[in-house]
Amino acid sequence: MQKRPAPREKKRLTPRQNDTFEFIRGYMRKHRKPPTLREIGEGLGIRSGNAVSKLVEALVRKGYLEREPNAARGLRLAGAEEDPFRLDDAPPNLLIISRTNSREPERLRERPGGYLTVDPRLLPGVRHPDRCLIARAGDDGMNGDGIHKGDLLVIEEASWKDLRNGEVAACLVGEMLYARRIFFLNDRLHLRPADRHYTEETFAPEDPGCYVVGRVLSIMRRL
Amino acid sequence: MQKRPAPREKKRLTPRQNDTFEFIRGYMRKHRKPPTLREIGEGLGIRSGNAVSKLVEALVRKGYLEREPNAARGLRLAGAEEDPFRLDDAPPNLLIISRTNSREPERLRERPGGYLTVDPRLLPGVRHPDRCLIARAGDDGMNGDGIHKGDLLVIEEASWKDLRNGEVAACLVGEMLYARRIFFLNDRLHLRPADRHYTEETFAPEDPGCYVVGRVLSIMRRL
DNA sequence: GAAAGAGGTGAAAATTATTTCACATGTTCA
DNA sequence: TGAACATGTGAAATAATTTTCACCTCTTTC
Repeated sequence: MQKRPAPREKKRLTPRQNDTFEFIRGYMRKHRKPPTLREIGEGLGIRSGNAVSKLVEALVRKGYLEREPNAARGLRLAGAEEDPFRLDDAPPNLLIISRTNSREPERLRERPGGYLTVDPRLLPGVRHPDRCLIARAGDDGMNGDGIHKGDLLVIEEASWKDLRNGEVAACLVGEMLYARRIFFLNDRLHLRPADRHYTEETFAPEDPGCYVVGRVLSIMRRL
Repeated sequence: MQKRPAPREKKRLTPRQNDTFEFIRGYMRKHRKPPTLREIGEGLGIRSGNAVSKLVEALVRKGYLEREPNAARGLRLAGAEEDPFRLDDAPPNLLIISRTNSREPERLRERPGGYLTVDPRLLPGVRHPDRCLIARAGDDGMNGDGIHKGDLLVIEEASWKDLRNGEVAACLVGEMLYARRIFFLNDRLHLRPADRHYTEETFAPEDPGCYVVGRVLSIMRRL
C-alpha cells in the first residue's frame, strides 16, 4: 500500500503570481534558503509587505507553496517534504580518541583527535551510535584476526562486565590501546592476542593499569 | 589544470562544536534552510542565545560556516556559494556491487547491493568520491595483508593501465572478486596474493576472464 | 597564579520579519 | 451591476531573531 500524496491539482496562476513563484524558486536555488517577504518585494518591485503577503497567500492556496506562520523565511516549495534525497538521519560522526589521554579513562573524550563518519551498518545492534568511539590499534597483537597496528577500531563503550568471553575488546594498557580477545576466568581478565609473537596478559579486574574501553564492532583501514 | 578550491584549512573542532555543526548540517538537509539560533539551542539543549551565538562564531572562525550578520537564518555552509550544485557536504554514499553481475564489467553498477556511507578520509586523493565502489573480498588470498574473505573493499575505479606495480587491486576473475597486488611485467598482468596457500596467477591484459575493477583504497570489516 | 579559551545563564536592546488594518484601482464573471 | 478576486500603497502592531552586556565555571597554558 503506497501512501500517495493526493495529486493536488495545481490551479492556474496569474502572471504576477507566476513571477512571484519563479522568483522564490530562483532565490531558493541560489541561496539555498527561502526569501523573506521583503526580499520578494524587492525582487518584484513591490513596496508593500502586504501585497507580497497576499501573493504568497495565493500561491499557498493554489498549492504551490507551504508556509510556516510567523516564522522568518517560513516558506517552502510544496511537496518538498517528499524529497527523496532528503536524509533525515545522517550517519553518526564518531569521535576519534588519541592514546595521549589514557590515564583517566573518564576523560577519554576530552581531547578529540577528529571525527569520522561511520555507516550505521558497521554498528550492528548499537542503540546510541553517537556514544561509540574510534581509536587506533596500538600494536600488531591481533594480526591473526586481520587487525593491524594503526587500524581504526570502531568501539562501543562497555564495561568489561558487559563483555562476553571471546569478544574482541579495546583496552588501554598503560599508555597504549590494544585490541584483544577478552576472557574473564578465575576472577581475572585475560587479554588474548591472535599472533604468536605476543603473549597473553592477565589483570585483576580493578587493576588501574588496564582499562577496558569497550567492544570492537568494526575495523577500518586505509591502505 | 585542476580547479582546486582553495585548501582552506579547517581547524579541529571541540566535541560541542562538532555537535553544533552536525546539528546545523542535519537541519539543513532536512528542512532545506538554515536553522535560527534558537532552534540550534533547542536541538542542543542550550537556553542562552549567546551561548549558541558563540558556538556558531567559533564555527565561522574555524572555517566551517559563513554568516550573514543580522539576517534571520543567516547561516550557510562554508564554500556553498562556490559550488551551488553541492547540496551539502554529506559524506558520499557508495554503491556496493555484488559479484552476481560480473560477466559484463560495464554493467557493474546495475544491480546495486545497497549503499554504504564512507568518510572521505578513507578515500585519500580521490577526486570524485561518488564514482567509487564497494565490493566484498571473495577469498582469503590477502590474509597476509590483513584482508579477509568478506571484507568490504573501497575501490576507486581505474583501468589496470593506471595502476602502479604493487598496488592492491580489485579484480573480477570469472564470477569472483579478489583483492591482489597487481604487477604488469613482460606484457602480462600478475595477481599476487599475500598468503602462501594461494598462488600467483597471470593473465594477458585483454583476457576477458580477468577484469581489473580498480585500486583498493580502504577496507572495512564488521567483526 | 594570571591569562586565555570553551561553554554557559539571563536579560535587555536592536533589527528584521510577519501580520493586520484601512484604503485604493482595476478586472472578471454570473 | 454587484460580488469576488487580483494587485497595490503605507503605516502600525506584533512576533521572531540576532546582538550585546555583565557575569559565571571550568580547564588548559604559560
